[in-house]
Amino acid sequence: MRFGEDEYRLPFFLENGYVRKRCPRCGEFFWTLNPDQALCGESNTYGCAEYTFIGSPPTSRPYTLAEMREAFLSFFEERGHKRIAPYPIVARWRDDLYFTNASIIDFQPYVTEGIIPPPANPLVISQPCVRFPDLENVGPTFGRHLTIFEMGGHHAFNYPDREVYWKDETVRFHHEFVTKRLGVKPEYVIYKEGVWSGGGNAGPDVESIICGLEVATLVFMRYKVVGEEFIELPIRTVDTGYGIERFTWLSQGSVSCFHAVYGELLDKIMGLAGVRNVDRRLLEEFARLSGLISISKSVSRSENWRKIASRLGIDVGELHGIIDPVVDVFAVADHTKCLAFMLAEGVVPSNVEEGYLARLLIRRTYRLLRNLGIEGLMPDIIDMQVSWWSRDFRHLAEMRDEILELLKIEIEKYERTLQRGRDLIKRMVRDVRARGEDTIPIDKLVELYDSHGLTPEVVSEVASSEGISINVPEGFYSFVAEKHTSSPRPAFKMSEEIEDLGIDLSNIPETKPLYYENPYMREFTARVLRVSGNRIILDRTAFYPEGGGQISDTGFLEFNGSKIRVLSVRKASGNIIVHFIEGEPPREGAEVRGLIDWDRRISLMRHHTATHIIMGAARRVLGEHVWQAGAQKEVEQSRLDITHPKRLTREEVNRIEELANETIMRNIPVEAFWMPRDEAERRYGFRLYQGGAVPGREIRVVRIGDWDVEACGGTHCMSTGEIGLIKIIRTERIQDGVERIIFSAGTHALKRIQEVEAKVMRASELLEAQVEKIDTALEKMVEEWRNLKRERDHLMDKVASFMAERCVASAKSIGRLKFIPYVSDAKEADVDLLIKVSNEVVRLDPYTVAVFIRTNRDVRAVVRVGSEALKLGVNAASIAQRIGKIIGGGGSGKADFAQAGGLIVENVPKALEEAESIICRIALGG
RNA sequence: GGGCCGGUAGUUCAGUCUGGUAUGAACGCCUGACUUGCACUCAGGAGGUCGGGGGUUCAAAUCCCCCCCGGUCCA
Repeated sequence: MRFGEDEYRLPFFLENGYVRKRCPRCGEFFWTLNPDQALCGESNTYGCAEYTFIGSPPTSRPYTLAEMREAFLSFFEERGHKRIAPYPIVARWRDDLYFTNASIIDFQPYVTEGIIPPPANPLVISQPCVRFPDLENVGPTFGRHLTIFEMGGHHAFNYPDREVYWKDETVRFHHEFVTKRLGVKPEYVIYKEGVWSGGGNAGPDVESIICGLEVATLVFMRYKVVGEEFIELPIRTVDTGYGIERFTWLSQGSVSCFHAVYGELLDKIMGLAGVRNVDRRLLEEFARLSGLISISKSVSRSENWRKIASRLGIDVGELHGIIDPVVDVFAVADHTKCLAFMLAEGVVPSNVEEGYLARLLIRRTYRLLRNLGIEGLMPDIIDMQVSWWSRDFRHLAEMRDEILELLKIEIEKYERTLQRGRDLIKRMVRDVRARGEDTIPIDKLVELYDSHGLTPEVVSEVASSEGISINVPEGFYSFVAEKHTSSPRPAFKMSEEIEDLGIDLSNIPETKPLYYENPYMREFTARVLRVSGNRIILDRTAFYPEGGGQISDTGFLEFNGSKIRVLSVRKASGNIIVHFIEGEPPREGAEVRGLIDWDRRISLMRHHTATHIIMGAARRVLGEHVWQAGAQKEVEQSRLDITHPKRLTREEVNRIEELANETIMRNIPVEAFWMPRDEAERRYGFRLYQGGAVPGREIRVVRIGDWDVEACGGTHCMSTGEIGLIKIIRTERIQDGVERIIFSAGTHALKRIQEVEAKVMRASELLEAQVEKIDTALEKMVEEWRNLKRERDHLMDKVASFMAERCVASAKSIGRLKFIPYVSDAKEADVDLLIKVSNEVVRLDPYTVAVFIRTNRDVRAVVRVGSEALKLGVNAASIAQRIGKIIGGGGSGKADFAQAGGLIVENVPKALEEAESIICRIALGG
């Protein structure tokens, strides 16, 4: 997709004498003041330019990151933009993204779709963003790519009836900022044409390149992408992204962006890693060319490394030796900052979703630090990041202890994984060597990575210490990726999936929800607006439809003396509520009387309010990293899933239960009210979004005094005392990092306690012990049972040796062999005993062949051959096979020991005769 | 949400493909010997619902199905 020249032919370019050119190397169009400019001027993998600002910044003075952020914000503030505080980096108000990866994310989709007005228009913001797709490039590109960075955005939302500003003004603002405020010469600024698309939207964009570095992207969001088609949006959004870090780097002209952003913090990490005395001139030379180094589909990274090495007149291996540790430190600086921010917002490392990305980053950083020999220092480095960044981001300091605790737990988990892995590799290497091979095959390497989390680097390290070398194939990770069939994340949904309920909704107004006006309403009257089969729409209802983890109400509708059952109630699009009924429906236009099943409903209300109370209690007991990861409210019990890195202990559960019940006893009023989204966010913070994304301009806030506030559409008790009692039943670990609390509230909680009590009393009766003593009584009983079992085993050993002696004495001599046939029934001996006896028999006389048969409803035979008899050629397995056939079953085993079985009990004598004749043939014939 | 690996003694595992005695291995534990004592070494011993439930079979740790739990990669 490409837009025509018209889209970019702005008055600004024409008035100021810009010329439009096409870059012969990358093929892109660009606008420049310099008619001699041949290439597009962007330092990229195609090599269209080199960085020219290293050592000679184009700005009038150097800026720190904080200064650059402030310069950006105040510049636009002075030009009529309202400054907005940054949003969290965890995008909990969206369900299609884990992290805020651009400033516009803060306003999608509610503002850009026109559902709610923007907090200001135009506005300016510096938004910390997290991006993982560029992970591989973070470090090698000297800071052009970062996992965490600040995106400066000035945004304008243009409505059909209100134009703020569009392309030309946007480019003018940018130009004024870089030339007037920062002092960059206009001829240094190149504007490249581009197409931006993402998150279902698209539009043309203009990229600003200064001295080889792309510093800003000015996007004109104008289309909605539906399949292959671009559909014009009613609201056109100016979506700009200024790389605050890149601008800072540009202004300092430092060796890398990391030097500019982290300053002395980078020096400290370099010091810890022992990376000193790096040839500064070489580093600068490399930096100028570092635009070539990024993972790209078209050009291989190793090829560009060779190019750089030859330009610098140095061997590639030597260059790697110098640059690699520096690049590792760069990546560490970036990753540890990103982690500090993620953990500060309560991302609990786990094996799924955003928690997995935190885990990925921790493990990657751990390996980088291991390369540098300082993996033990990760907590110290993160602590340094916390102090460094809390100057601008206060919440980091407040969360310091929790950040370090989450980190510690996760590092311990990884170290256990690595230890397990090392043992596994050692065994595998031994296996490989035993087979006389000299390397671990690729499918094993894939398995080690895919199933055990061991990178080929780790495998290679361990294997070489065991004396086996590993060749890691070039495209290892893509090989692994191919094994996985990827399923894309579902496209963005505006709210909970609203399905077609099979009823015509045309000309039906919103249903008036009486359950919000008065959650205690048990009966109501309403008019029937539409009937379709077993589905009915009323003009108003007190039936709560399924939603927000609360199941639907049930009850009855009464009319004209008849009464029909309401089985479930669901929401259709347009806030229309549909009742599913059983029985003959009323006619349209009729007046009906609704009756709510009140026992069910009050129980659901108690459980719902209880969920919020437990949430507040869990946060107080476990920490601020606790977020709701899901919830389901039902009639008898409910569950709440929370993020937490460890299993809950009995003490923690008890403490949560105590706090929850204290909150009930305090009888705190529960308020529910509607409030504009932005005001609610301002007043209560993003803690509101415990239940995930909540749609709409106004959101419903449920507040329990100072205990808990959440955006919630459920029905609640009026005050906490109405719940009466909360009993936590048990906890489960549903994923790494997510604990499920299953609890019961109100009368059902009491019933639950009574049930458990009844079980205890029953156990007490069975044990004939007082309730207070059932545990010790049971312990004693188990102990006794163990002793009895042991005694029995010893007795059986004695019985076995006694029987063995008798057997040997009664053996039939056949040549040099002795044959001992023996038949018993199940009462006399079981198979285990026969095996014991047979072992004892051949120990006493190695010339013995024992054939022991136990009969019951079926037949089991044991054939045991002594060591001397074995030498003479007797084979237990073949005898067992013959016996098995005769008794209608089968048999097999080893030469000295075999078993057989079958169902034909009458054939046992015949089987013994056969066994004897086989032995005879060997003894006499041989 | 999907793929893969695993669950056997207190711990780490072998045995599973190819059904037939768990005389399982190492470490740890207990007792004894050696020693001034400890460690080491030696001798002996205790320790198992083979994750759970179904099925197939004369016979299941082993084969099949379902479930639970842990690990891991990806989204």
